[in-house]
Amino acid sequence: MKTLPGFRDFYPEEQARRRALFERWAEVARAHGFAEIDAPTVEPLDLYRKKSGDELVGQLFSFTDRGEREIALRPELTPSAARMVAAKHRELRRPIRWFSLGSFFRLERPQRGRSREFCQFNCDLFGISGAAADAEMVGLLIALLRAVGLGPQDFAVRLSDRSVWNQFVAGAALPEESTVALLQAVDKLGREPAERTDARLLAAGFEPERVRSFIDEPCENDPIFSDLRRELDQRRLTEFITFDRSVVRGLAYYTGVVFEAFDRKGELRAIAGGGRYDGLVAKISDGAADLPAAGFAIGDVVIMELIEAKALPAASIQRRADQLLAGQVFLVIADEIARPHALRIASDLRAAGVRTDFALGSEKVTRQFQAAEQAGCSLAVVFGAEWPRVKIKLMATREEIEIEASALYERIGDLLKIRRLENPNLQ
RNA sequence: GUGGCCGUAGCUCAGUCGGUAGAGCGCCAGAUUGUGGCUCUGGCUGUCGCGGGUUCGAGCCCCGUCGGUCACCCCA
Repeated sequence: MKTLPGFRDFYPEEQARRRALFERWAEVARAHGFAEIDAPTVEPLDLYRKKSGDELVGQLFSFTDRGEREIALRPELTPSAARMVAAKHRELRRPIRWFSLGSFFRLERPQRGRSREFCQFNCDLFGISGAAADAEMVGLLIALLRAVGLGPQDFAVRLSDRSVWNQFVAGAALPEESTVALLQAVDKLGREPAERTDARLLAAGFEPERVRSFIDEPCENDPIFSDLRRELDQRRLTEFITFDRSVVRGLAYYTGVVFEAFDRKGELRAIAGGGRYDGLVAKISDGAADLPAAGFAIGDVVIMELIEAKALPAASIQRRADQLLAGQVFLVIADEIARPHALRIASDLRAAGVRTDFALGSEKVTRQFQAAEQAGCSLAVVFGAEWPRVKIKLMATREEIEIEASALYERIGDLLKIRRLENPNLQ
């Protein structure tokens, strides 16, 4: 039996890296005033229909339950979060800043950077609009990426605003669908052959040349961006930002600023994406609540590729992952007579939160030291016929200290503490 | 849904002209009867994805099929 296509198993090493990544992200989000939420993994299909229309249903894992309800595995968090906000918007202190981490599902053909179940770290800010709020979200995204060891040479945030295109079409008397078609064509620029994009543009009533030169023209001084530019500049984020009119994001519900983070080498899919979606809460709640909102999501798949491609041995994420996997103390039972003593001490150490391991069956001493080594333990304690005396071995230096068992806890505590002081990243 | 590439040991892969299957890593044992990383010695592991065809003979050639992967499509 294998996993279903597009689903993944995570063995300890990789899972430790993911866990380290997620913990780091949560710390950064909390530092920005965001609180964690979660929502059901399974939702009514209508939650997604309402937001984006029927055409997305084909990409959802959906089914009908025994009560004839149409159900979908969630493809993203935003609609659920919008519902949560709408339901309690009168009692929630504003601005509402939420983050969450969870699994999402899309029924697509799996390929590089895309699987059918993936994790997303999602951040949303409700109840406030304007450049300050937009900059806060872009700033949080940048902080999250920097926190995993990426710098301005590794990634950039491409940023635009849908108003740019609303103004572009304002002069022409064109039907609503033309704007939608225009945005879709712009979104596909660089992903499809030029002739095809041109054909789309012509069909929608636009001259390809005009659209292209509009995109190519430098736009960081466009008055639309002036407030946002100032906010970002004050946050010292300019080096991470590229203003780029070709960024529109795929879906129709964005109403203002839109942005995506991508790797500088341009080898991977977008790392993260988001924007302002002021109409969504009203739409989800049928007008019961109407709050401005902006948010983004970072998937785990592309970012893990990027981290692993960088392969920085000193990266804080790898250090934390190693720490999550490593043991601390290994009890070597050199003589089975001493096993009951070792077991009692193991229980005490474990109760005190010390990561403690020992051989479950009779094993040669050599084998036990190998296990201690492989588990990454910094201390081994040898229990043998000389009980109640035991030997503590410092694995790093091979130094041995023989002491009375009664002094063991204190001594281990000291040794682990010393190690902590020497290297705060290990304990 | 469409197309390219790939399926050989637990893993990564080699396998020449078609002649009965190999390396490295890992694992196990020993050198070392109470001491780990290195070294050395020995050992285990195969439905060559599956089915059919060609052939005296197929891992290799042909057809089909399944799986993986990358790309297209789509991308919240």
